[in-house]
Amino acid sequence: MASLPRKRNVSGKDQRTILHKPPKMADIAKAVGVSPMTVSRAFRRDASVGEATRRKILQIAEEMGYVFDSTASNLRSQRTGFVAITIPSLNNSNFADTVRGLNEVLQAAGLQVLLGYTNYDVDEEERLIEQLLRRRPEAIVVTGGHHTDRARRLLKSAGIPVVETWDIPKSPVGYTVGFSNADAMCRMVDHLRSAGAQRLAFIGGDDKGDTRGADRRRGFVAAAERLRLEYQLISLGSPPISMREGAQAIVEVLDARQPVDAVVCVSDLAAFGALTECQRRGVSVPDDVMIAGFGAYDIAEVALPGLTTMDAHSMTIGSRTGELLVALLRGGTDGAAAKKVSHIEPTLRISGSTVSR
Amino acid sequence: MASLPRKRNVSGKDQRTILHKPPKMADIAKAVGVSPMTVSRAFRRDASVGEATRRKILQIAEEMGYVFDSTASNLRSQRTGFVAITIPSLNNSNFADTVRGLNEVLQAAGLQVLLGYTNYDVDEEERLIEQLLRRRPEAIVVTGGHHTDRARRLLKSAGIPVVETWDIPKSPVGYTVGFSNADAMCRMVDHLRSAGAQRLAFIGGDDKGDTRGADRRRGFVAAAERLRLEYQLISLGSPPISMREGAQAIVEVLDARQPVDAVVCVSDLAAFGALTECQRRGVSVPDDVMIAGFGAYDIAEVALPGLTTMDAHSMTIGSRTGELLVALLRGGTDGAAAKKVSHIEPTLRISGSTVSR
DNA sequence: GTGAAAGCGCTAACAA
DNA sequence: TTGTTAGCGCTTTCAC
Repeated sequence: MASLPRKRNVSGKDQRTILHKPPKMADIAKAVGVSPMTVSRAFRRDASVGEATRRKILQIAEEMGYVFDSTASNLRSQRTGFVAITIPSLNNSNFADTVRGLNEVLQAAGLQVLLGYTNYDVDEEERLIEQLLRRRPEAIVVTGGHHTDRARRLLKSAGIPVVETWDIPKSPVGYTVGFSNADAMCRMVDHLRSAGAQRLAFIGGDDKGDTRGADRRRGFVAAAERLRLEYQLISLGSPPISMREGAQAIVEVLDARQPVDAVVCVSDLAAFGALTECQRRGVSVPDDVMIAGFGAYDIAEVALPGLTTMDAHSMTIGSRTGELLVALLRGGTDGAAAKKVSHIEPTLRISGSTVSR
Repeated sequence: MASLPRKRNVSGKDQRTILHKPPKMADIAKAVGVSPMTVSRAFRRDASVGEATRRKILQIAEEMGYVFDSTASNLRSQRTGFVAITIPSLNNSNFADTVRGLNEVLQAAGLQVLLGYTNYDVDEEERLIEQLLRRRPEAIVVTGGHHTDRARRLLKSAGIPVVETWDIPKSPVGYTVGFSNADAMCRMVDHLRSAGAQRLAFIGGDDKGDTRGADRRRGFVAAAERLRLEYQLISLGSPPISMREGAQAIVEVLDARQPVDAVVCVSDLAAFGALTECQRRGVSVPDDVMIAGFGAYDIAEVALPGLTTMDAHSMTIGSRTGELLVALLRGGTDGAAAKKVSHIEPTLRISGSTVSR
């Protein structure tokens, strides 16, 4: 933990005011004329406290400016109400959507999300996981299935539910909510093939650490080879790859000797950058070159032409994870019945960037 | 707090394993042969512990799978290392950038961000603030300067630094890091005027709760009247207004009887939607109509033509807030010297959507 | 429906 | 450099 001793804030007007320490349950109890235990029960709606007593307690507490102290509650009850989640980056609306979906469900159940960013780095993830576990979350959600050995050990021995998302790892630590990025990319290549593409290119980031990006590339290569299509791979920039980088990358493709019929991008952002670059150069999409993205970002729908993309249902991944955790942490029987692997099948969304109207 | 008692995870293989309770400091102390106090000091790098002792302690702790328990530390030391922040929505890369900037600085200082979403609703904000204060954060950051009376009371009496961001409230609760949305919009209108626009339209969301949106509209109206320009106001959808809604909104403008020279949007997302809609209809931007956005989203730079926008320096707002808080919570002298109001002047970025090349 | 006693796992304060 | 004692503010447990 960090930082200086707190200073109580003293407003200019009443500097002579005695600085009361903030009231605690015992103070409320004294004021109301009950025991601290009764105050405690009144604050947890469940307990058996007389309706009149409860109302009086809550009212006096409000008047005295009492704010319940969870740090004490957390320690004594060995329950924090925290759910930790690590994501590669907030700067990516897919992950932000997952957090949104998760938060919506958990907040409704009275749980607080503890967020950490790994910046696509497994060592950073390890540090973060340890940091977060010190807060004694009741469950932990991580993105992807690739971790350091120590991180796996930490997760396994934490004694709390662990959920890996956005991937289906070969040997999961605990629960899984996700899909196969490689398979999804295969389906995308199949679509391009049936739209008439013979020569493909894949645009992605430098994907050490970005296992989802790497999996998509693997799926692309596998499908291209299965269908005996020509292909090339372009890597540019560190993830999350930006619109600008997508634009730069397609320049390489367009300037190359061998022509290309279709470009698959690791995300819609890169795809949109590629699309606008084509428009700048007077290259027609999809007639001269098709462009496909990944992630069903808003831009895919609004761009002109619309971008063909793979909707990974980012928000659903989050809300499904949330429901799983609520069942595990709250549910009695349904908790035990929870499936270990929850598969969220991505949806291919075909649009004007790969099919001319 | 919520949920069921924890179950230790029992792997299928060794169900007969005795379920040890996780080790605590006292256990490590016993194993090493020192007092718990020495273990405690070893874990906080500062304290004066013999180098050899410290190493031995940390090594044995690691072997025993010990994970430091901050819940106990938090209670005893009355220090949590939390900084709470409420933002209207994660689904908005401007606020996400602010959180990113804040988190970067705070994480480096060993502080953990506690995030909450108000969904552009002051009552939700009040609930959230109370919820967050129960966690005993060492500081709290809120977006905007508009709060319920009770929320203001809660913030003021929390006894911790309060920072309002993304706005310069008339009567701030504590510190402020932001800018005037109205003034920024005035500057935008000045630009459009000097680019030759006479008849303007403003596209925004239904801004109950979105005070920044409302301030931008106010600034727009004030400037238009000052310059004696014709104008109309279009409201559509709830914030954050989407690309699609921007597209719908401009349809109203284009179909209206009175022609319009320039459209100002409350955000770049709406502006981009408007831009693509114009392109769909063969309306030339900027020759037939100029379009301006707000927020300097990536899309403003990559769109074709580029979008003229106002860069509010979202990430800087976050990092500046972080630096302020680190100074207040950690710094001795520099903490006291902190300015109450930190003004971050937005930058106008002129591009092809308002000026033809 | 309410209360008394004990203690969660650390660390402040003081002592050696 | 290390140890001892007490207690942070709640809630568990048991008693009535």
